Amino acid sequence: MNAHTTHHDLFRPLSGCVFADAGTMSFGFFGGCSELVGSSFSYAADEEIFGEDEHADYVYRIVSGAVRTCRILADGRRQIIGFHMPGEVFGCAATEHHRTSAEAITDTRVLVFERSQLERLASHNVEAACRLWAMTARDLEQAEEHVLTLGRRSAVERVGAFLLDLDDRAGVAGTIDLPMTRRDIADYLGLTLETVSRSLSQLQSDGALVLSDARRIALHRRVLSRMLQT
Amino acid sequence: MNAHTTHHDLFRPLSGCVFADAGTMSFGFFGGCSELVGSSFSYAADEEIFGEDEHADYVYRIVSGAVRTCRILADGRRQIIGFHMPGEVFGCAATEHHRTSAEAITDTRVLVFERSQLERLASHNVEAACRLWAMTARDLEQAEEHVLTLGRRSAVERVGAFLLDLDDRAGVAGTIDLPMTRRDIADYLGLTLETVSRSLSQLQSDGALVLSDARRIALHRRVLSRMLQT
DNA sequence: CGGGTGATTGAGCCCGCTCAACTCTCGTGG
DNA sequence: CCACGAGAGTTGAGCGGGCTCAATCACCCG
Repeated sequence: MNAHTTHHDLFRPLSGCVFADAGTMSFGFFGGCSELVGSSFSYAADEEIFGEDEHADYVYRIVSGAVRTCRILADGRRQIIGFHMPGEVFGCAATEHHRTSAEAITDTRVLVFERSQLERLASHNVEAACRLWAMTARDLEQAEEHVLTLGRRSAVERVGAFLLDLDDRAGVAGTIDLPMTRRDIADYLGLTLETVSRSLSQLQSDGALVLSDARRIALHRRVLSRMLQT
Repeated sequence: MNAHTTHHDLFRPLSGCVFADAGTMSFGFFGGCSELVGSSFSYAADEEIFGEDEHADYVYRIVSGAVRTCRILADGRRQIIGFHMPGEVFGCAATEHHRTSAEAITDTRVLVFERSQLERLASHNVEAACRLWAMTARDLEQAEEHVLTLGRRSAVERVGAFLLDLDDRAGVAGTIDLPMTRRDIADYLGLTLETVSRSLSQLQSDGALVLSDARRIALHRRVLSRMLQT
């Protein structure tokens, strides 16, 4: 099923102001409450949110869950471009069409905003335009860090840097609940799932972390930072 | 010598409107003539334009030559984040400080704009703000393509994709004059200079290009595109 | 001429990939 | 209740693409 074509059908009953159970998350696009208001929407684990080359009509802000954006080569090789966590925005390209696909990693709830409305807001409101720019610039910063990691770091260093980044972005510092599989991590870091698994074991035996469960990691940030000589 | 500190000294005699010999290049920041006007400035080959973590006071547009932006790890490993060709803008981070250094590859002439002026312009002029956003978005697009290349392509594919990209961006289609060394290309593609050299030889024997000189390449775009199954 | 830098090519090695075996968990159904 | 299968993860053994080290060549500038 194509998530794009269903938007038009499924949006109607949800459109307008949504004031129900979003927990501590605010509804506005930029995190405040006074500007654009989005429609709540849910995706099951592994469901496609939008596809590569699809027309970019909507922009998304994650309420709960996690999302991956991917590019696929003709022969099936997959590169995950980014992971997106609660509070973060994705799908905000400046181009007419998306250059990645996006899929929910776990069951995920998002706020959906119409791109046209966002553009209208930006063309009136200078502050909104600047915040849009800042968001894209932040994505660029992350992409450049990603390039450094893929170009010049070893497998263990990649996994370590990935965990530090994830820890910076979510929940309690030092405790990570991975929403994604080893294969997802591998496709993000340009490795195989076996190498990711071996690197995690290596980091554990080096005392940089403890794997209580396969998806639950206690990070020793000091040790890890020193290992990466960041 | 630190290029940053010399700006303040060397800028004075060049400040104000510059109407001399810029060839076909216009002076305005965005390519038009009616907005911001920059100061012309030159750098010798391998001269640093700005350093990592330096305060981002200026934004640059290349008139002639070529520029690389780099990140260096503590142990000396270098990753080139991007190459910039005539007409392109670099140094336009949204952060207070640069996250890369920038160096002239060959003798390079640039137009220098004050960031503060650019920001002032963007805060008045919605179109300028949008074009700034579009520029950053374009950089992001390139960075994400770079991530795909580094994460999931083989050595020969990386070199091929690099050449196609370079050919798209400069001069006569199908003819490339490389301004950078094999080592620069290697540090951009996450390879070694030997592997870049071997990949070029391989591509030549596969009929995807002809190396008339080490720095001069005749591309057979059809053959190359098909090889990369883009 | 010699010295230096950039590029090419060869030989051997190693990190990460491939293939495979095994474990563990979880959900389903007899 | 256990049996079974599917998916996720770990670990081992061997292979190979790209790295390392080294030799050689071309070219430029003194």
